Parts: sequence; C-alpha cells; structure tokens
Amino acid sequence: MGRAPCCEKMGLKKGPWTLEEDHILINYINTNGHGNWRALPKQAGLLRCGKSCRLRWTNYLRPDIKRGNFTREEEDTIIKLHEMLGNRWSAIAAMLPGRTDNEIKNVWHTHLKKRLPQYQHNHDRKRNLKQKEQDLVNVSHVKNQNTAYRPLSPPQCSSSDISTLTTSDNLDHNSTTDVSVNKSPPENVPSLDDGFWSEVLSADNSYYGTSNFPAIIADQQFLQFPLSSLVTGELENATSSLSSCEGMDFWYDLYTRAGESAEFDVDNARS
DNA sequence: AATGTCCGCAACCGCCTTCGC
DNA sequence: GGCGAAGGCGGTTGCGGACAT
Repeated sequence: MGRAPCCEKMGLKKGPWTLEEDHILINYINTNGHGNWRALPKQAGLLRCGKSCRLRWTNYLRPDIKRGNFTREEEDTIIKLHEMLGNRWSAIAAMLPGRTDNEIKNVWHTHLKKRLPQYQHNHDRKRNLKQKEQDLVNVSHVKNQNTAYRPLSPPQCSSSDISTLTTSDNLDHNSTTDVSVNKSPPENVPSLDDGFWSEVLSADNSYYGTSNFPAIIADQQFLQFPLSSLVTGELENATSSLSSCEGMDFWYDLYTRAGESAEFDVDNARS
C-alpha cells in the first residue's frame, strides 16, 4: 500500500489474519475481555498492533456479527439512512444489528450506490468517457499519431462564477424555487465524485464544502429551505426539504446547470 | 488456454475525538 | 487548560477471484 507502515517497523505483522491468530484473539477476548487494545496483543501473544486486533475483532470475529449477503430490506435501509446521514457508516451500522461499518461501507461502494440514478449517471459517464478515450487513442494511432489527444476537461467554477452565484442579499426562505430536473444533462458537465454527494449532507448534519459545490448552493435563493438549516444541523428539516425537491436529482441538476455556464443564475434556475 | 481488466473485500492508514492525568 | 494515550471513524489500498477478450 502507499502509506508508511506503522507496525512493520516495530516488528509487528501486517496483512491477512491466519486462522491461528484468529483463535488466539478469540480465546483471549473470551477469557479476559478487551480492556486495553494497545496492551492486548502483547498479553495475548500476538505480533499485531492493538488497532489491528480491534479491527479484526469488531469487523470479523465478534460473535454477534451477521455474515452473508445483505437482504433487500437491509439494502433499502442503508440507502435511506445514507440519504439522511451521509457517510456516517458507524451510525448506519448501529441501525443494522450484526452489520459492521466496514461491511456497510463496502457494500455501499460496490453495490448500492450504483442503484441510485445520480451515481448510475456518473458511473455511465465515466464509462463513456473511458470508451471515448480509447476510441480517440485508436484514432490517433490510425492517423500515425499526428494528433495529440487531450482528455475532456470539465468546466470549472471559477471565483468569478462564485460571485455570479452568490450575489443575493434579498433572501426569501419561504418561497419555493421550482427547479425542474434535467434528466439529460448537457454533455460537457463536471464529473461528480462520491465526495460531492456525501458532502451535500455531511456526516455531522452540518454542511461541508467541496471545490465546486459551495459556489452553486451558496446562493440560498436556489434552495427550498435556507442553507442555514444545513449549517446549523437541523437534519430533519434539511432532509424533508431535500425529499420535497426530488432529493439528489435536485442537487445534481443545480450542479450540472451551474457547470455548463458561468452565467447561470437564479432566473435560469427558475426557468 | 492465456492474458488483461474489473470488482469485491479485508485490512491498513491518518485524522479526529475522548478520556485521564 | 494542556498534553499524551487510546479508541473510533471514514477513506483508501492491494490482493485475489471472476469475468471478458
């Protein structure tokens, strides 16, 4: 892995756990409990760091862990909770007995987010882009490499864009801004990464910015609810407002439409 | 059959928070 | 209040198997 090892230099083992190590850990905890994770490996006779032991126990060896595939109900619950809580995997795991935060995080990234339209769209875009890149590479080969290929670069939200989007002092939090959702966004829109969506509603109910997103929602006229409801952590209000404006599609629409033009403004949003 | 690519998962890392002194 | 240790959390990585070419 890319990061500096913390255990190896202390002579501690890393990597997959063996059956023998599992047995040692289980036996030790069953007998003595796990009062101090840092001291546990030494006392148990394991060449592992405490952190590794804790992770192995909580994510895999704990007797109350439910193994096996997630049920449809569990998956739906995760999707709903993620919409409300963001990437608070431990909080989501607390609602699903027998499931660990790591497991839920994995199943989210590998299965569930692909079911959601906004991720599906992004996923498809990435695939299409990759295909286009390959096609262009092929074409450039045919043309004896006379044409240098440059990947498509998404339009950026510059600081001037931000000023365009944030010059509103007359905020009307009670008015409803009806933004129709563009189901076919323009071709040249910014690509969205996972961080974008997770930060729309951040983990601790407050709003965290992304590089582009703040410029788009900073103008509270775009919202059916005041941005301050996110900032001050009124999750319930925020999520109910989100659902009333078609959830993530609403955000995605704002994002894509802002991305396509620096001239994007409130009037455009209302059109 | 061989090779390349994708995907799922366990495990690791760094950062943040909590707790005790 | 300051500090260090320990625990907890979310993001990321790399291995290995499945699938495609």
